[in-house]
Amino acid sequence: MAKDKKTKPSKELPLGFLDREEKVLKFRDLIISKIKEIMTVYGFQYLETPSFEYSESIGKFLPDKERPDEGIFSFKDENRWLSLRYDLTAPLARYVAKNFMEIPKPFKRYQLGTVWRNEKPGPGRYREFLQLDADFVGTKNLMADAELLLMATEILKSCGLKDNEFKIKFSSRLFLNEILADVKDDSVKLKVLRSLDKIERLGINEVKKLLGKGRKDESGDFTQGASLPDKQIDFILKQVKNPSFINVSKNIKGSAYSQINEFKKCLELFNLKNIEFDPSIVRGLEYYTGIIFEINLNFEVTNYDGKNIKFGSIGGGGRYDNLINNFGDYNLPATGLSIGLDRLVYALMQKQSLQIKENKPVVICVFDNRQFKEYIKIVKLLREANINSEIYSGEGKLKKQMEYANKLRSPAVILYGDDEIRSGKATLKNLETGNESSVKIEDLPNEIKKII
RNA sequence: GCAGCAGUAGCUCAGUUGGUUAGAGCACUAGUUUGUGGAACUAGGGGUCGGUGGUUCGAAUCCACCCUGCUGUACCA
Repeated sequence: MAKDKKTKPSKELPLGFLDREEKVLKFRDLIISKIKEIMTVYGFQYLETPSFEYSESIGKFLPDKERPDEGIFSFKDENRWLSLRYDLTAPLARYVAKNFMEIPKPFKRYQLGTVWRNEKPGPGRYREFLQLDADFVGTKNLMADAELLLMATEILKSCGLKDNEFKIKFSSRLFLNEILADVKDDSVKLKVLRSLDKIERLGINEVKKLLGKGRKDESGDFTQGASLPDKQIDFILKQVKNPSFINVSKNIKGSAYSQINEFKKCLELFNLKNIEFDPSIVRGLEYYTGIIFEINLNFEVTNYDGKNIKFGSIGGGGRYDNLINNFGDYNLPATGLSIGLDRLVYALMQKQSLQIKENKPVVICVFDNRQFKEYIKIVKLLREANINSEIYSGEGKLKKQMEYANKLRSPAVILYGDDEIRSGKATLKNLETGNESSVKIEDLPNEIKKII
């Protein structure tokens, strides 16, 4: 043990990383098991790809920079840059390109995996988190996009949510392009798209400022706006906030109009409810090409201090018809859905929409190491009866052992000391009520089952 | 990145206009109870007061710089 405190290693976690404990993990496991069932029923193949990929395979981050770590975690291995994946879609594209000849097309696969982002974390957002990804590769049919949403609905319902507790919104990249046809400058166009993406969080008035001269945030910091003329701002916001406008506008009766209508028909065929057209959703700017969507929860979520937090979406996705072509001329249009499982778990735990059993072990107390044979006999008997149980594994006295069991939230302890051994009956103590009873060893399983 | 706020015990925090040896609650350890947890009581351990430098007889307290965190914002495939 080093005495110099400066040599002690830090016990702090890196910014944006988290220890996940049993309560959360059990909840997450339950949700995952439901997801897996649904995926299988829908005919998706299970896939796992590695955490690391060559940097150039999964992003636009070229490793000729000093370090390609803008937003992602990377390091140089021998001569090539490797990066931790930041989503599961980019590795899918790589996988499909690599295995193009072998896989069936359309290719439907789902994947559960941790992804990493090297960015500033926010409330409820971390730099390491678990994602679910389900994709159709090799079809332009919008029935696929609609089926993804049906599946998302089924997942949320299997997690105990009711229809009115979540909402799915969709739009089309084409629609936004048509609205912004008059914005010729690409960098301004990007700025406008980013601003529109913030309507949900900041509200329409603040976004109006972002489209115009700019806006001050809560801390007083100023953000430069897109500097559009008022007339143009009004036009854009009107289009975005009044979806019915799409049905009467002459200006935007183009491909976006027919695409959205076609998609609506698909949704109707699946009889999907609580899904609505919302042109203000934008999603990632880089690779989406058509229909895009977003899943939002409709109930309040609080942080550790009990304050409401703006939870944002728990998932989304859309069509990315060109992504796989980056690897060659594959002509594989695709569409996918991603759900942030940690965030879903966090919200659902507050909602308590699913019940988790505790299942802590019954503790067999150790009076005398020479009697271990007896304790082993008991623990075997209990475990065979499928009762979670353990022999106290420390060195403390009985008081210590009781404190241990109590802290563990064990349902009961078994006392089998000299007195009990003489009579051949163990003392079973219910830790919730404090009641003790004298039980023959062979009856312990049945008596314990009455307690737990 | 930019901006605002904040760093005192494992955790949550108090600490007067700068003044002895820096406090509380919870948690921890031991005991009251050598075979009995939760409650109570008693005692105990635990601090470079984020760091460095400065002002001062004297700094947790004032000043400068740095570091870290929180919140907002920007970026986000």
